[in-house]
Amino acid sequence: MDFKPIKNNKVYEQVIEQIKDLIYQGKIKRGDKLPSERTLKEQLNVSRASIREAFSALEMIGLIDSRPGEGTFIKKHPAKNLLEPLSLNLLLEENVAEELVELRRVLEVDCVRLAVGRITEEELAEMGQHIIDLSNSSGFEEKSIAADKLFHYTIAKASKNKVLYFTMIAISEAMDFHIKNTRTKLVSNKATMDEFVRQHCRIFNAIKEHSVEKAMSEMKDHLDYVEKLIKKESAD
Amino acid sequence: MDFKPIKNNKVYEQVIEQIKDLIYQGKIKRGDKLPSERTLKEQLNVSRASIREAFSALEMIGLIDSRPGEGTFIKKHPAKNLLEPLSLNLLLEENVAEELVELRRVLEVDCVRLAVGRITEEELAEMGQHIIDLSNSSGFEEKSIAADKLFHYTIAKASKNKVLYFTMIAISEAMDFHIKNTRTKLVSNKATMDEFVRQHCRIFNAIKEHSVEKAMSEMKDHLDYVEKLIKKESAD
DNA sequence: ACTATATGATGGTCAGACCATCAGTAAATC
DNA sequence: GATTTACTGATGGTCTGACCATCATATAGT
Repeated sequence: MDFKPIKNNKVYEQVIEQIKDLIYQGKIKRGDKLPSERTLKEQLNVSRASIREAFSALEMIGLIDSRPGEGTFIKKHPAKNLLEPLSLNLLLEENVAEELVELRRVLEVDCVRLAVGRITEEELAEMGQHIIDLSNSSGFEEKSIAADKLFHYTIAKASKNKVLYFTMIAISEAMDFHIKNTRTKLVSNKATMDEFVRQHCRIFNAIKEHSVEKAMSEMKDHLDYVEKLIKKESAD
Repeated sequence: MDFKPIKNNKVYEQVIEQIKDLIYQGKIKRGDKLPSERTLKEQLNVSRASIREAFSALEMIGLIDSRPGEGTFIKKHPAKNLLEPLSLNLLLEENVAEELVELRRVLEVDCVRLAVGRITEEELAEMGQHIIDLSNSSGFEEKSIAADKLFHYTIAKASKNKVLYFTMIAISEAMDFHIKNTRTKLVSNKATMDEFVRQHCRIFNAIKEHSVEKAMSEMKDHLDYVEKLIKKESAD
């Protein structure tokens, strides 16, 4: 007794399906303009409300972008919203902080492994600047956190693997949210910050020397250090 | 001159913001029922259409679930939709197949690393069953693919890291889509399938013996083998 | 040739209507 | 009294038609 799949009930889901199909078939590319809501409403023989429900869903996941007076377009550059579903769903889970730390470690170590052989001079210079920014940021917690993040994101970018890069950002941001208070405490400690700078320098140098093993081990040490601090702070 | 961020224009986005905030504050848990659309419309002083646009977006990312006659609920179990934004956005990117393979390798190797020390007897039995299913599936491509996937997913589950598990599934599914044709070709080759079964057995035994190094290396060998086949097939 | 204005198309929002589905209750039946 | 049936109300799903703000373009005025 083989049953057939039940048709998707909701109209707006069917609208999304049709748009997805067009993407699958390669008939829609980045930057393309979609038909206006009123045109689509006619072509699909549905109400404009259903079209709009579909569009708002697609906008949520960062696929399209609607601008009044202009129209609706496929986003030119993939958005950060890639992480929205994940991070929102993670908020509802318990005890994910440790899991996020664990996963971030996995991703970052491999980011650096790949980055060593693929990083460009520009990206190396970027990394150097982020280290300088970090060392000049004492007293300004937000700046410290930003510089720290950018240092790590640059490495991820240098891996030349966009999927890895996006995933790493998603996980990092989610982790940041879950340990927000702890993190702020960490960067407000001068001694800790100095140690961060030293560790970043060591990672930077290892990458510059194109030494995969050393870079990975320096990154591991750094993350171990961070993890230890997090656990210590969280325990208070 | 510090400027303040501009308020989010769209009403439905503000509705989403309010719901997100409630989640942040822990006032909404899994399984909870949200107020009815008509109630929310009154409380937020907006139209029902805006509420529905917000809901359809939240439903798209797998956060909520609306059922006619009953109401709208926070999804009890996080949905697979976690991958929707990622996979849809990846469809618009070029040459992501290789990146996905690269990332999957990273994730799987660490899944197995963690799984060795955390897997339960039940999960080991599950893995065994999936190997049996795989060896009995010759001629039924869909069954082969399913058994193969489940084998790997069980390992990811055994890592006891939900975030890693979800991420690994997301990446795997996205990769599957991008190399769909290639994959179907692979599993229709009897000799290849037999080799798959043997490799799965070796991974299974290494995990059973709680040998981290061996399990990781067997998994690496397996993925190397798969990757080589994919490249060979894709080249045709 | 340039500027200012008017027009039309577009997305954003709203109000109100009708339907299908489901849960809980009241009525009918045994 | 217990069980079944029918009804009612609440809910999500869909549609229509209206009005507004914004933007690109064409038009008119200088």
